[in-house]
Amino acid sequence: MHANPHPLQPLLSKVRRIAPISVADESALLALPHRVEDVSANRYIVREGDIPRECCLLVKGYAARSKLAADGGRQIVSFHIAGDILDLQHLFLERADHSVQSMTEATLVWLQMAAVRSLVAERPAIGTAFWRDALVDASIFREWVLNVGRRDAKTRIAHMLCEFVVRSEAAGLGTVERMRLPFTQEQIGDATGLTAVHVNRMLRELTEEGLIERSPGILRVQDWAGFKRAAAFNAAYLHAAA
Amino acid sequence: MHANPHPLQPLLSKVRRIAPISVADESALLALPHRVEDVSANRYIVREGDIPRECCLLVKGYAARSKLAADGGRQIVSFHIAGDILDLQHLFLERADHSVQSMTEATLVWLQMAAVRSLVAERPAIGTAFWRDALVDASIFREWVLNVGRRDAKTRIAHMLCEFVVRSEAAGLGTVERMRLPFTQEQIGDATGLTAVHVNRMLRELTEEGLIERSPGILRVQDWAGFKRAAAFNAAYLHAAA
DNA sequence: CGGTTCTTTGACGAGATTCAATGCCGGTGG
DNA sequence: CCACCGGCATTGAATCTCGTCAAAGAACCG
Repeated sequence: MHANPHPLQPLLSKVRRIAPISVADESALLALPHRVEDVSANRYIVREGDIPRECCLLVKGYAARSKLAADGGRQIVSFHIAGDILDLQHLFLERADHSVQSMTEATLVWLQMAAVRSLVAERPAIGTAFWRDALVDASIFREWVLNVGRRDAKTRIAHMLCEFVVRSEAAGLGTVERMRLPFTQEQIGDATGLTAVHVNRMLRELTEEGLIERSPGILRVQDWAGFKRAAAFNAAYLHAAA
Repeated sequence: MHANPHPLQPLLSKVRRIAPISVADESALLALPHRVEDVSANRYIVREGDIPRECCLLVKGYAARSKLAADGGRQIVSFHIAGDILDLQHLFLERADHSVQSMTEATLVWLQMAAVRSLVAERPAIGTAFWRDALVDASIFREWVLNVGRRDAKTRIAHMLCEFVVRSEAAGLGTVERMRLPFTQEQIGDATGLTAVHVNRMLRELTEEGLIERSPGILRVQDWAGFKRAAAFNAAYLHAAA
């Protein structure tokens, strides 16, 4: 019941979900030098080609990573919710290979890269947790390759929504029965490799089949078992940590 | 000019390309307990759902990671060449979320997981190199999401071939002008989310355009600049380390 | 050499895109 | 308070890319 919870609290919760760490590790984590930034929707947080000097965490709101095709097409490669680590990879990779954008108003925490490097060097349990988080990220990317490569449009969209709902519920942002869904149909299309028009048609079908119900900004899954089936969704790839 | 080079030599070369490590680190790496295994083509190395107890490296030949869709469709999510780390991720993730298969006769080196864990704990430079390698892997997955999500068939296939040629050349397996290409058109389709029939048509077009020349098991890029253009290929995502 | 796998090609069909128009909703200013 | 505006959702019609089915030819292997 803090009036001002520590800004790194969402990160701590996430790390705890990934792997247990000691009290000393927790203190060290919370002692990281950081600065908090509020951003509005649709702002660039990292731009492809940048050489970031700080690491970024998302403590409130929603964000997405995306890449641009030569023809101007956009592909969202992952979405992120409160507590997610947005670009720890720049600890070890110099240049950003993709962009990160806020999808809603969001609160970020920027960490000094050097401080994070020391932290993971001196506190192996934290290093392991971060590494593991990066591996789960990679697993999600693999699932997305499968999703856009081999599933038809309806399954693809349902799968992406399933993942969103499961991860959001794990982060305590709502329930499967009622979840905030802050994506436009165009953004869902960018994440699934489809056009907004076709996303609309497939969402209509999923709705008509009684699997989901939609109202602006809200997704209600009416039939979770059926929806997972329609999505060919198996949460194993999330490694129970996202 | 060893008659019997050390079986971990390809891994050492790879680690050196990722990040410089000390002589002591190199010795520690080569001292890892390991066992060598030769496998024939199309064998499972890791199966989705397994709980691997060893880590696997590819020191000779070619391999691919793949996932299955509910309808039986297969999606290759990455291919691997000599020197690649095939599944270091099981250091920190218990259950395999995808399969790994040999694509040709191949030589594997299996490392005891516990020994690798100690190594990365005690030798941070090696840990960093492995972590960085995992991050480059993830970057490649993101590019593949873009590739199958937003590029048309011809560009998609060309891009996949560009990546293959660049990585193979970096590993010293040939040149852009002449490279072993041990994939069937069906496998190229599985990697790009297309059917073998359509892969064939697009390869014919790329050939007719004078960009590439094909003979069984061999790819010759006739016009590297033009081919990269046709592929919308920009090697930045490889982070000069794959 | 005979069988198997891989490649190649054609005809046809399906799923997704494109183009275009309409409606809806929230915000803003007169 | 309401008219206007811009972004988003929705729908239909035409089109196109890619998939499916089928068959024949080429390369590889024992």
